[in-house]
Amino acid sequence: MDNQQIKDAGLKVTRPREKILGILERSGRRHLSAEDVYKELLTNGDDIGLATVYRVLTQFEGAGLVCRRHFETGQSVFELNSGDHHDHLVCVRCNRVVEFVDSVIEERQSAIAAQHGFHIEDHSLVIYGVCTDCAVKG
Amino acid sequence: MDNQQIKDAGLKVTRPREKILGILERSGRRHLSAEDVYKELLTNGDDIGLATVYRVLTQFEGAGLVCRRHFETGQSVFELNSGDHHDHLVCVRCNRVVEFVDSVIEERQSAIAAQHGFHIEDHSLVIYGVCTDCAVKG
DNA sequence: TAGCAAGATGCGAAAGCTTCTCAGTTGTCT
DNA sequence: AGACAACTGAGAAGCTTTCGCATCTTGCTA
Repeated sequence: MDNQQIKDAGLKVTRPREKILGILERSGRRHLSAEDVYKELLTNGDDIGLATVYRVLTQFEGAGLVCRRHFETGQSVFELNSGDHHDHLVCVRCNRVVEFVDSVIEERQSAIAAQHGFHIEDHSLVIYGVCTDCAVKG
Repeated sequence: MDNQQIKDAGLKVTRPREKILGILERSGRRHLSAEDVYKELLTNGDDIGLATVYRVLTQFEGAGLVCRRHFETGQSVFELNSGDHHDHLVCVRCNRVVEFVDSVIEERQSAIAAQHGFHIEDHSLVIYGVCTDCAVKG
């Protein structure tokens, strides 16, 4: 199960790695910052350093287990890699994140890159707005 | 001319502000980091502090004179606000930036936001890839 | 199952970008 | 010119993220 994913990544199965992966899997929110993960660990009584959280998340990223996103909040957020690419809608009030995929946009992006002689490696589309809940609250 | 833009922003016309605006206007590159602007000032013999550069750029941003972008490089880059919205293609090798606009993508974005009950405030689409020049260089 | 070497960890220090503080300076308005 | 608010420079400080290193674990081997 969990452990296998860690092994497959060529990493030793250690308590920090198991715990961190568990938090990412069980968290209600799909997008957590390193700080979020760290605080969750502390809450659970796990004595794991922040540096380790960063190290582990970076290794998981390298192994393709998680994706790192840079929204405009100043800190990176991490999410479990579901395998399928998707973009994000972020609420500027409550930071809620909604994922979406749109094939039309994907196609246009490829076309535009090709048009400018670029070989796409990655792309990031983030729409910032106010979600229904926050709009209602005024 | 320049000065008027600064006045219109409700700011006093000072040497740092004139110089910084001038650099943004005259720079060959459209996207400069605060550090880039600062170095340019030093080169020109202007004794302006980095803190001032950040302050001024932030004020210009607030006034709508410049736009701040957060690419995945870890630092913000600033560009003169041309008024019309556009997205970016960034070369991951040489950091070259190409701007583009695509109405199809714009439309799809609005549709997607509406579909999820979001009121769009802003959005950022960045395509990362390798540009022709860098691809040739291997 | 004991022992070992490579790999992980935790802590504090440090780096990199950006903002803040504050005393001194400058622009603007009269 | 004078007064006052706004602005600046320099360094300190804040934040997120990474590094260095002594210590501890994991996973393999005998």
